Amino acid sequence: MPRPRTSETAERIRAAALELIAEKGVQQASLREIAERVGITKPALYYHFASREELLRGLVQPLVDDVEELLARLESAPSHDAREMLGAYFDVTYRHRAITKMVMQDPSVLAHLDLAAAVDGWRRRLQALLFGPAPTLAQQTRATVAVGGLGDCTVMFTDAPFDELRRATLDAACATLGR
Amino acid sequence: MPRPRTSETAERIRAAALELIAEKGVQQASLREIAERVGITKPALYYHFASREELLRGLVQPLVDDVEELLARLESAPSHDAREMLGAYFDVTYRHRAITKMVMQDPSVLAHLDLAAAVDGWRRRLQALLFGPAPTLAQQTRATVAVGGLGDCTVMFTDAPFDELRRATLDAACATLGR
DNA sequence: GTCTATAAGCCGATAGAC
DNA sequence: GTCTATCGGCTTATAGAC
Repeated sequence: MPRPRTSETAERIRAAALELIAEKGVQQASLREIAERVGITKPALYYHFASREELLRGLVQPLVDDVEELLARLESAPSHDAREMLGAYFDVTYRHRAITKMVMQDPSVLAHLDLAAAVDGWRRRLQALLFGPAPTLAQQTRATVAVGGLGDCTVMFTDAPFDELRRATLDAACATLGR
Repeated sequence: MPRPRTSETAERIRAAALELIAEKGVQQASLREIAERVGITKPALYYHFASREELLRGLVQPLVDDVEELLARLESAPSHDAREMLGAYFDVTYRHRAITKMVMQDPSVLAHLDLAAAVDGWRRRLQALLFGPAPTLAQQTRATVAVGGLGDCTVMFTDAPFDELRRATLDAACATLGR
């Protein structure tokens, strides 16, 4: 058996943190409560994570990496249609929907992790992919409603089957764009 | 001069709290900093507000009251079309956009004020007004994207002229609904 | 109405034993 | 890897003088 890249305890800490954050919000999820849920003491957390910030960053990073990769891919091949692009974006947010939910329920966590500018950039880059580099206000609102609503649906309808939710969400988002 | 219903200092405290919340988020705006901005000490706040929770509740209540009144009015006269209803909802959120922004940037404040159920009810009642009492998933996603996006636009495009923003936002929301 | 002083508690983080 | 014990700092909130 190969040595694990990430320790099992660290994984359990991440899982407990995500659980607690989903229940109470980021700011309300203290290291004390996370440790309690894992069944260890608070100082033991510090053996696995240098700080609370590092723990949070580790949670958010997979989503950040996947969105950045997706946007880079779409920008390098600018021939895609809107439904295809929004579908790929939906898939990424759905795959990381626990983190998506956390970020949407408290966007201020992004500022604390110095990610606010990056995420603001996502919105701008998606707008550019949909409507070009200088969208009108009418186009900006359409993009905002479509992309924001896509995230809302990912987080809100957790009981719906994936395929059905994906189709319904993309239908709504594409209707918003007038496509 | 009649005795004021609300003291001037209490108003200045509310204004300073909203300012600070807009800058740093709800949880990060402490009573110490609010008092500092008003130019008084922290215990002096407690002469005007019994607790931090009462101060926050006072900030949110005008939005809550206006939305409840709007929904009751729409439900008592169910003959309105979608654009008219969404327009009225846009006007309310825009009039209270400072508080709307606060709630959207940290929805967890609603849970702390026991308002989460009420706001969840708003979504359900708006869906019922738009699509009847038992909407399909496709209709639920359309309503979610339209209503959520409307709030996003209220908060995001603060520099746009009201009339232009209102028209663009309602165009986008109505396109989402397929109307 | 506002002040000084302080209580009581939670937070993130660290020291050092085992 | 996990523990006990603790530090410094922040929070909401109160007591009591002026």
